[in-house]
Amino acid sequence: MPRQPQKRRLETRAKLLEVTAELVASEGYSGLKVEDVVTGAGVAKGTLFSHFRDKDGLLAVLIGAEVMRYLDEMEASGTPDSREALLQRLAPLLDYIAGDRVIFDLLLRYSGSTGTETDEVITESFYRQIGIWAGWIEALQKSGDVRSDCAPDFLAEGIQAFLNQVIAIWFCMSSPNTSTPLEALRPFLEAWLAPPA
Amino acid sequence: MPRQPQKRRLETRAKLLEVTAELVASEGYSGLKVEDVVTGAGVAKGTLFSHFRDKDGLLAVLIGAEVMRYLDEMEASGTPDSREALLQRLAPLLDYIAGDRVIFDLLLRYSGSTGTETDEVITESFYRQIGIWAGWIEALQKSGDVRSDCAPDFLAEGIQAFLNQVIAIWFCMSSPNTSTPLEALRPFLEAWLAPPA
DNA sequence: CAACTAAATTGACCTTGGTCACTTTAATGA
DNA sequence: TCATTAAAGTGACCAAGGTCAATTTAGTTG
Repeated sequence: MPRQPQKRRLETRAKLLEVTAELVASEGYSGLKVEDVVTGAGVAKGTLFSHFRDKDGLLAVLIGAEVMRYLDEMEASGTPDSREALLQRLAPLLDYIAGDRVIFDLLLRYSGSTGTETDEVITESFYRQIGIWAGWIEALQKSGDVRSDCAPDFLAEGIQAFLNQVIAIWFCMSSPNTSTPLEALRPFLEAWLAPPA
Repeated sequence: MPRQPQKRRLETRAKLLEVTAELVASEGYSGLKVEDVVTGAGVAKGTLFSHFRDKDGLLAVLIGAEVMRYLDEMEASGTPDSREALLQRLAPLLDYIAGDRVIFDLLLRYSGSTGTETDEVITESFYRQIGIWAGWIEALQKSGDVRSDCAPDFLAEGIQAFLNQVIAIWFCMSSPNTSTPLEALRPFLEAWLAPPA
């Protein structure tokens, strides 16, 4: 039977995450090297991989935490009072995800996972996100701003789908393009959420 | 001024693709190694990378061609006469993409790209796919089976979004799960395409 | 405290995708 | 025909993520 993790282990893990966060802040996600992380943290490479399944697993913890912060923000701002207000609430998270391919790819891979890893914050964040949106939708259904022929959770999943779609397209248009992802998202949300005329 | 590619080059390219296809057929996409491809084709590693930008670029040619075959099939089967029939037309392609994570990831990365590479079949396939679906939708709008308040192209893009969504979720549920991607897609298509009651 | 055991860490080593200065091959022209 | 030149191909080499048998550290027990 496994014992509790020792204090040293927790410290090492924290140090690894701290150094990673610093490097990401200065170099961005794409330039991050495992070598630099372990050097900065003063541990051997093997140690990192005993704490995290792989490089993505390490990043998933950071990105999951960041997404959680955006969700806190969403919850704090209360229920939107219109479809347009709902769209605006998505903007910060959308910008964050659209800001770096690495973030998008990682979220797409981990999101909705059944969470085999106990500590996957990122999995938790996925369900929380759907839950928050579903809550908003439920309120908007009552006020008649959103169609009532579908369950809130289902409509929330649809939002997720459109969000991923516009970001994927966004990345494919390499050059600084006309519209932002948020603008691209608006017509989809309208068509998806608006009640029948 | 660049000359025409020589016969030898075309043969080398064809041989590389042929060997890759064989290896993929026997080992699957995930197990494919560049080393094995060049060994099998009897060329040096550098040659492969002078023909294809990277490993993904090589796979993109094969996968693009395969997707094209599915699109041929779709077009050959004619315009569906109901939303349910439309859903059924998507099944083969859906199964193909859901069959291997590598395919899905690659399509998601290349799809919708503005096609900087001239020979990206996969980019072409993306637009063709949307076009085919838009054609179907237009016909179904006329018969009243699909909502008419949105442009066919727009609705087709939405289908793409839902298709990606259900496949992403499908991959996250590692264990052989209850419903197929097609079943998961049905409610989304219904809610997206059905005309107002 | 010394012996014992499991947790934690180490770093040499491996794998594999990708690069590039250099060699070989084939088309062109005097 | 032979020199010239660009295309095609080569393979030693690199980068960077990931592995694992061996080693150190910390908690436990007699």
